[in-house]
Amino acid sequence: MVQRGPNPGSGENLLFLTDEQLRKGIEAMFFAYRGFTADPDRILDEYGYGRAHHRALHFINRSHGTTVNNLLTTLGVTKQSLNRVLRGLIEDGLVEARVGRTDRRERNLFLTDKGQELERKLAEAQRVRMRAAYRAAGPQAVAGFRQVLEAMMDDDIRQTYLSLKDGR
Amino acid sequence: MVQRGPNPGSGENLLFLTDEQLRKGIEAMFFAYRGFTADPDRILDEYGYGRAHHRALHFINRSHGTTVNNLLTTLGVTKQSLNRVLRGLIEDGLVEARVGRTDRRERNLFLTDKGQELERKLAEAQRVRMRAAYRAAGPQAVAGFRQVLEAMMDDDIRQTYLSLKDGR
DNA sequence: CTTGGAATGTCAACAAGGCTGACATAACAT
DNA sequence: ATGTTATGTCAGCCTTGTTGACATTCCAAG
Repeated sequence: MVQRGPNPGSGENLLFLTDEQLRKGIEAMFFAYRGFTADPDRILDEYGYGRAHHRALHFINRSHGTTVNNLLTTLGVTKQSLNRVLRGLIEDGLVEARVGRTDRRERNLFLTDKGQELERKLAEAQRVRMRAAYRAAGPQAVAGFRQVLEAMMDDDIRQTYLSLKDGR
Repeated sequence: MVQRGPNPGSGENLLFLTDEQLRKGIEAMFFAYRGFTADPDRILDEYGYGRAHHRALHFINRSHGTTVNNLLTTLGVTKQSLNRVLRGLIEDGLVEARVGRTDRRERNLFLTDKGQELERKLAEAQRVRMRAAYRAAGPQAVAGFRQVLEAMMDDDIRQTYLSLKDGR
């Protein structure tokens, strides 16, 4: 019952975890995810790409030189599905696939300048919204936001997420 | 340096809102949403349904007797897309579409017993995960979670969300 | 050196679930 | 009587996921 937080509504009533409260959280996730993807989606549309391209660009940018297999497991799709997306990005000169140095079977993936340009554009659009949401909610809310999201992930995915967490 | 919260990292440093921090939030959303949908997806698979069916069942259950048009705007899809899903659910006897009493052009949508059964199963699977995440993160985190999600929605969607917020 | 297996790429086929456009019907509203 | 609204439906297209099959390349173990 003891509640020190500055946050009205954050108190002991949430400990009940009624189905009603859980349902609100579920709907919030659904609607927020729509907002989360809306801005990049508009940009992607202009370029004739989809969300799958965005995800690929994001994680290649995130981990320069990552392999196809790494990307596969991070994204949670099949190689065929990823390959189609990747092929498009390579053909359009946004992504470069270099033969691995140590293991020449592998392909190390990099963004070209053109690829970085689009990635930055997409990321910035998404960050604008996140930034606004973070500012509106405040730092304590942001900490809670991330705690809950983290707890919501599958265990193995959480490992992937954490290993990327403070990466280069 | 002052840190009162139970949470190292939840303090004033988050006010900086670096691109790095925003990126972590973005990735958390991506991975968490996968977890969020994973359990219902497995159940839906057994029934030969997809996420679209889940969403329809959820919001029909949410607002008994809602019209097709209402559902359309809530879900943010076209009537053709919704109709395909709805047709399947009606054929399989999970949803009933009754001609409107006041306006006979409208169809009021209801879950049958069978529909309610599946909806409960899906909702419970999703709630189990939410409940676990909420418990792990704590009530204050949950409040923050919802604040950020709410701030992340499109303005018009937020209206829809809020109008649904405290039930009919 | 040969062979097994791993990493990757590619082809084909399919399905879900979005979309647009066009058209039909019924019912309300003026 | 006419126009508008709500709904349904058909057709066609796209993205993005799936499985299965098969080829290539190349490392590594024997």
